[in-house]
Amino acid sequence: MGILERKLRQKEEVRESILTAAWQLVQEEGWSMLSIRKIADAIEYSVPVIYSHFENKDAIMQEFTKDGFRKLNTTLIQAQSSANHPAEQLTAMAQAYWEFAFQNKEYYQLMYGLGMPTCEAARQMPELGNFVQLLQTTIKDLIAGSKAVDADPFLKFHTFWSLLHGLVSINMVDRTACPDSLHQLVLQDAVRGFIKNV
Amino acid sequence: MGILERKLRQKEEVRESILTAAWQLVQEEGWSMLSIRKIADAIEYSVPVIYSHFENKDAIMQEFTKDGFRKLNTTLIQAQSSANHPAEQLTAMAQAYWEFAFQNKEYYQLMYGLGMPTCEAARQMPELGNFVQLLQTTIKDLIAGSKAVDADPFLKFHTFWSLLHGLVSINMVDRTACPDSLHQLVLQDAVRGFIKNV
DNA sequence: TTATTATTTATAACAGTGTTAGCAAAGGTA
DNA sequence: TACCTTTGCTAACACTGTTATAAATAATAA
Repeated sequence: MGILERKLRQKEEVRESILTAAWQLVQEEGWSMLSIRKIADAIEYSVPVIYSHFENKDAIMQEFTKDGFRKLNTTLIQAQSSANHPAEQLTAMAQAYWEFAFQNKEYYQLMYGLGMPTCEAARQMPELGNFVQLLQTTIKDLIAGSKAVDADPFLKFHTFWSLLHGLVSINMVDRTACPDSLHQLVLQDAVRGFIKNV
Repeated sequence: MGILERKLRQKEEVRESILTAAWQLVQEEGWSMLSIRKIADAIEYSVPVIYSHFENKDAIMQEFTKDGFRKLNTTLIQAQSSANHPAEQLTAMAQAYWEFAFQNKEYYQLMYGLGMPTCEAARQMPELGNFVQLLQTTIKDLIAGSKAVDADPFLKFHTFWSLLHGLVSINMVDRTACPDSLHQLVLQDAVRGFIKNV
């Protein structure tokens, strides 16, 4: 009796159509505009059908988060195998990570929970400008009193800010059995490395 | 005629009460649970009154974003003035930045648009574990072939990931008249610095 | 003080959202 | 053909941000 198999196959097809419809809607209108009703309309089924495939909306989005990490991992492995020495491997992987993020913005936004609503708003905010200038001038001073006097302050500032923001936001997302004391060490190590490098 | 003055004063009071009520609700239930109706209930006014003070919900949240940056700037200036040499200043500021983020989570979450819904979900995701391991082993190789053989791979990994994630997310939030070529330089410079430091 | 005008405030609606209970229709089995 | 199980839809619930409209209040003029 292939009936059960056919049913499973059909169910899988609907599940797949939910995901492809959702992904299309996300690409057209972004994550914030994705809704269960829109997916239901797209797949020409009623709303509750979706809930027989996914526990809730979050479960659908988690599926894409997994997809995103899978894709990223593949890209990173590829980059890794393109070099032999660890230093080159790491450089290639950093490049790959960067490219992935911007070639798959929808994935990356979801993976790291970037809301993106502040994007337009942040530009015209004097408080942000102050913050930039504040750090930048200090870095200028640092450069002036160092060997590498020709270093670009704006560039170094961005590195520094990224380092800080990265440390913080990673720690917020990934609280994986890692004591606070170690995060303190990470911060100190990173900052010391940055300064030594200037 | 002090009537106009009194009216302005009363209007300001209502405006202030909206913000304090909103802030209390955020601290109790988080940003995702904040709603206009809840604020209206708290201040014992009807919903449209809120819209006579703020254009929309986003405007209320922007007010807190500004507050957040103001607070951060104050903290950073204080940290800066606690030292004389740039290197020490920067170290103190990094520390202050870190402390601010975690002592004012609500602010930082809003300022950087961290959705925080992935927080619990991310922990039990094998894809994330793979990603961690992948980078970590490469860093282990890097350490093994370097002078500082006693360096902590887990620590270095976190530094590296933070650097990458920071670069990406900062660039996503802050697209301030900065050509892509410069971001490439930032990335290269940061990674080179990290490797040299290992 | 009363009538008129301007301001302030609330009710109720619109168009959405995620989620689910209850019922009708179709599919498979005896 | 009669029964039962599975499937799928309608409609509702409890929310959300936002706004048009109407009522109540306060300030001004007669």
